[in-house]
Amino acid sequence: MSPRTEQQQQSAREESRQRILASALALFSRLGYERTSVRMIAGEAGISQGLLYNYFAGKDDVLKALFERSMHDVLRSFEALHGSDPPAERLRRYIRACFAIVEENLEFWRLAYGVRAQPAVLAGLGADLPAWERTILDTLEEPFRTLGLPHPQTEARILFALIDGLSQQYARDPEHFPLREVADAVVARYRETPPP
Amino acid sequence: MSPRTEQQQQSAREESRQRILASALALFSRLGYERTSVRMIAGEAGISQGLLYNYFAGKDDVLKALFERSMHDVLRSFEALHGSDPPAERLRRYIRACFAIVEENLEFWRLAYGVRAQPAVLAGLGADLPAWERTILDTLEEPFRTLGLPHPQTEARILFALIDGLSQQYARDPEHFPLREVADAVVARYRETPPP
Amino acid sequence: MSPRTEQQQQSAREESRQRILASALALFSRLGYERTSVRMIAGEAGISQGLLYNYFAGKDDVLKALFERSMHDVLRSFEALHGSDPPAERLRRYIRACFAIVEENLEFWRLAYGVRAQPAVLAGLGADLPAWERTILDTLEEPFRTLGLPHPQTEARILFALIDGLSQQYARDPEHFPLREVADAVVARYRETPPP
Amino acid sequence: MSPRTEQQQQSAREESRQRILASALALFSRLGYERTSVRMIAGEAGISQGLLYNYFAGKDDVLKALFERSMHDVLRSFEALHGSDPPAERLRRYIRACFAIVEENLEFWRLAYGVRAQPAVLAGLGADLPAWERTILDTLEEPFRTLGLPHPQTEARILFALIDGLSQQYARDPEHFPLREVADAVVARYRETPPP
DNA sequence: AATGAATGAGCCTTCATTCAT
DNA sequence: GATGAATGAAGGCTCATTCAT
Repeated sequence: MSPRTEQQQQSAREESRQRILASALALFSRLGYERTSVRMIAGEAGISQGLLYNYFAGKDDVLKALFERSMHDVLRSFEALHGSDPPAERLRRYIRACFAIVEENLEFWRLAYGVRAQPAVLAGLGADLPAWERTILDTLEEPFRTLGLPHPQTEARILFALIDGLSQQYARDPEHFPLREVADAVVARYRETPPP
Repeated sequence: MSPRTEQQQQSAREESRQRILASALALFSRLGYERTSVRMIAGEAGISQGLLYNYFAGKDDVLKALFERSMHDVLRSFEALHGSDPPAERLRRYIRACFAIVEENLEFWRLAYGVRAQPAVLAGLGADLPAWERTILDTLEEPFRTLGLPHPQTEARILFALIDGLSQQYARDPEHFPLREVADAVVARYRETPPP
Repeated sequence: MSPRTEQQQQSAREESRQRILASALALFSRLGYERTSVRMIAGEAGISQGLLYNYFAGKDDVLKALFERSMHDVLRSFEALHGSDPPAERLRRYIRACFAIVEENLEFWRLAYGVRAQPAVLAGLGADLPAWERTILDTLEEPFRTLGLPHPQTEARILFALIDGLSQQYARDPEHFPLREVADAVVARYRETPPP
Repeated sequence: MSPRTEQQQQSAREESRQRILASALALFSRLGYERTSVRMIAGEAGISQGLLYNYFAGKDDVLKALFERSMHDVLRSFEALHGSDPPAERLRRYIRACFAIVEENLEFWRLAYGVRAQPAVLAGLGADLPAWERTILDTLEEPFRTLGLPHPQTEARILFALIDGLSQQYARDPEHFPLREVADAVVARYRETPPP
């Protein structure tokens, strides 16, 4: 004789989790992981400090959950782009997708860029992020390889760095960064085969 | 019986400052700014905690000093590259200089990449870093402008992002990143006018 | 359509209480009272945290219930030993009974020895334990008095301390403690009158 | 150019350590280890909470220091009793020494009896206490062996338990426990050879 | 009867910084 | 210049208990 339907229970719980994650993401993104206290997260989510530990094992677990959620989403987005298009076309689609992903998840990427540069924080995250980066690199490499370029791996690295660097510029100052124009410029640059 | 001349005094003081900065840099780079305690810095430098405050106003001041020193060095390196070469040549020299600077000051750049992504830490640093970035961008923009490219600002942004992204990859895993090859590939890409 | 008779109700309730007590005893005994959380007890008993408060007023009430149950049992065991035997015989029976009680309720006595030595915890228990100890002492004193020993109270104290100390040794390491032999040795020591 | 003599420094530091230990012992003894907070210890010692961590690694380290100090003292007291006396005489001296030690270090023994009965706390203490107990047992066993008793080990165990049990009674209520009389009674009991 | 989400106080610990010496 | 003892605030986390359902 549960006091609530199991389903109600589940969905309420999930909703609370999501609210905590949203608050944490906003704060992590604005202040950084280390400067954000559990107190703040709970306050922002409108719950008591202790309750957070009913949903997450600790502060680092909140971070981990944020990463898992987003890494997963990104990988799925990328998989959805696989297809039988000509490789150059695929490449351009990947490029646009990267910028779109960052644009749509600005807060998360601000956080991610911060965490990625802090080995100590990164270490507590498991091997997720490097593995994810590996996957993206491989995905980008494939079209170059298919196109027959001499150093597809280096090409992928360069393209990845370019997108990454631009995304960070955007993330640091979205108001003043002309993301669309820059994205267009990058895509244009990869219009010809072989790319420049 | 004056124990030291004023000059000796000064240089001894400067030496102590530098030792503290070196210790701080090593630790900040390895553990991150937040995870490094003043106690650790003093310990690594072989001095007492209290004495550090004789040389610096606080932990954030140590960070600021590290940035000032490096920003200053980098700007001077860049100025030294100005000249009457053809713009394309100048561009290539800038590119190589950027990679060289990161390679030679790996610890600092690891720290810088971490700090840059943490707004809260960055805020305590004054407006130094954004201003510096602005200068680099302007420097890179000039050759593109001279070359008569339609969007020199965007070109500069793209080149900067590319160098930045690659440098970060290198900083995260210097052992496995083929910095020279990648640098060559980037330079090659900017051999032609207009660049690809 | 009364779902249960009142008696069924009662006995089901009693059964739940006993299951909680059993879980609590196991945990208190193994981890100590302070290191055992209500959450653990409920988990071990297979019920929710909140429900525990339906059966007991709080954590300390669980402890109190455990003590009441055991103190009561022990006193009844002792009363059953009263009789018209010669005092020396009675004494020996008491001694054997003490060891038997500890052996049969090892978990409880481990807990009791821990609690007894912690005044703060003991305080929350009411005056039960000292009173109980008083009763045991009096019971042991009586045969000595009947035998005409000069200091029956001191004799009782000594015998009680001996049993107590040995029982604690046993409780701390039951595997390696030769309880039976030691019990025999103690009984043998009290065979003669006056006891040694 | 140390600001103080090294010796001054050392002795001041040692004095602070001792004051903290004294405060901790008083509180541990009165409230138990678990119920005593670091705040309380610091407050009782008249220092700030943080300073305690300048002298001890943590709460458990304070406990460990208390035990090391006392275990060491007790063992030295015991060694001082070794000698060429007849074994029965030595035995009586040991017995008196045990009671004297407890009487003189009442607070510590109250703490020790509490800790000994709490496996979880005991575990954080290293193997000190069991080893110490072993030594005492061995020391007590030797005279029985020399006297040619059939089961010297059992004899030692019994004597140890007796002293232990009585000491605990004393520790629980020193005002009303006739320690001297009881000690005399125990010694008297071991006057004859073989002991009764 | 039964759940478990929710609370708030408290825990141990770390830290940047100050200050007497 | 140099020390390190000392502070006070904050950190992450646990827990007994309450309450809406």
